[in-house]
Amino acid sequence: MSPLIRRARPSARSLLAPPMRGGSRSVIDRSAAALEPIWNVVCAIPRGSASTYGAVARAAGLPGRARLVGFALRVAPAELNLPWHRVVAAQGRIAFPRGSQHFREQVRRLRAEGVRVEKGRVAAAALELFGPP
DNA sequence: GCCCTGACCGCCA
DNA sequence: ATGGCGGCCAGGG
Repeated sequence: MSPLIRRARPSARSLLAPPMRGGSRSVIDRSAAALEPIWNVVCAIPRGSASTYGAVARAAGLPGRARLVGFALRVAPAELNLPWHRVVAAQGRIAFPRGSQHFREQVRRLRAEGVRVEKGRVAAAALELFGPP
């Protein structure tokens, strides 16, 4: 088991990695190999900037798999304290529905770090794309 | 195994 | 700007 996963709080581990009996394993155990590089890239997005699902996927060595990045963020143990708010959709668009709780929280956090958010988008200048495709 | 649903993306009408 | 579509591919029913 990797350090990242080992750090997860017991409650989260029981949720995502219930005791396996007879072969069935949790999401995390099964796909940690693909998820961890993603989590690491997300951790590397500097404060005051943001990146996109697609760019994170590329930087994690998984080009074309932006959806997997969304999945990785969704199942990430809260204990990892990932800066998930720094990940936005293409063109700097906030991926959550306008007005949703998640949407507001993401905007709040980004602004708290000095990122300008207008009309549900972060300025292109604030995007850290890890090098063009 | 099949089908639907995604914290997605780029292309095209 | 906006909506549809195919491509992507995990989970979950």
